[in-house]
Amino acid sequence: MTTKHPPVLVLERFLPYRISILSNRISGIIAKTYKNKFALSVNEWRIMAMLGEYPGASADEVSAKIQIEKSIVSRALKNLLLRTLVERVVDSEDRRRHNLSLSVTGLDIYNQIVPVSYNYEQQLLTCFTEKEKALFDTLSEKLYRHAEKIDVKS
Amino acid sequence: MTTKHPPVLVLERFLPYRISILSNRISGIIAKTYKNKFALSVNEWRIMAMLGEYPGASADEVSAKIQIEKSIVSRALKNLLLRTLVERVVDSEDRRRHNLSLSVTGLDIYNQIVPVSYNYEQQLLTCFTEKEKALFDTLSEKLYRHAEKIDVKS
DNA sequence: GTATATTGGTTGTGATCGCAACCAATATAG
DNA sequence: CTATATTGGTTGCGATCACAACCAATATAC
Repeated sequence: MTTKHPPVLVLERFLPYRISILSNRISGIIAKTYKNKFALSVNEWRIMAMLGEYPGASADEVSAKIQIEKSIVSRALKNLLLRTLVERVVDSEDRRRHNLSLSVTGLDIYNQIVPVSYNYEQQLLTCFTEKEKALFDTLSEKLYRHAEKIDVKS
Repeated sequence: MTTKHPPVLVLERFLPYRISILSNRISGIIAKTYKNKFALSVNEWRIMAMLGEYPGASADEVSAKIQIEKSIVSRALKNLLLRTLVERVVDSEDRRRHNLSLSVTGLDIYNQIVPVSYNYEQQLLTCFTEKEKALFDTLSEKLYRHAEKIDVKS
């Protein structure tokens, strides 16, 4: 790694790169907790979190909301059902549809994870003042919404 | 998806989740461009970007800096070498080490991608005022550095 | 010197991903 | 009604990932 060129693109300053690394760092850390203490992958946990928030959701709704490919959701659900963390009933009006919800055990685990997650979030935010927290929240949400609409003109 | 419970954890407000989705959105969009126009995966592009910035880096340095598992770097390099986008020479002082750099073709592609990337970044940032851009830059960098040090006390 | 540890890099392998093909139930067109 | 399209969900399969085992070159211990 010789001395640095007159650089054309500085990776670390490049927004998509920085966000990606940031995301990996942040998710990577809690992912371990989910895995070690509850034997859940991030995807599995997110599905549970979604069902904690929206009981009765369908697999498709889960997939759309938390942005996980439906095949992945399908396979993750297979596990969660096997472990009876999640329950599913065929919808009475539309027999294609399965209504999903946390089981009693699932809810129990959910209730254990939520405070751990919040606690972790707090730890992350200790680098900010109260004002900065609010600012970051606003700005990241703005970008979050903007990125949803954007489409590359390539 | 019935009416919403008194929710215990609101996913979309949860920092790790939001950052993760944001990252997927942002990376997903340019990833397509890299792939369609240059037949490069994000990892391959990042390696090239790293080498554009730090010619002469070793595979290990690349791996450490851009946070990609060394086996993945190794296999990605195999491709890039095959396509002669990257060159590698055995270090004269330490024959274990390979010094990597962009080839002429690699540099050419690099020079094509860089403006596209910057342009995309600009598009992303159009949702911010100048002041907000600066703020977001500062705050995200702060968090970026903080997340590096943090370790879950799980 | 030889024995052991470390470092740079590759490879084997099981798990996960992501796309497309598919099946069954429902909705729409005629 | 039948024919076709759409929707909710699963499955097949090649590509990619992540971890560990490994090899070769160098550094360290003795």
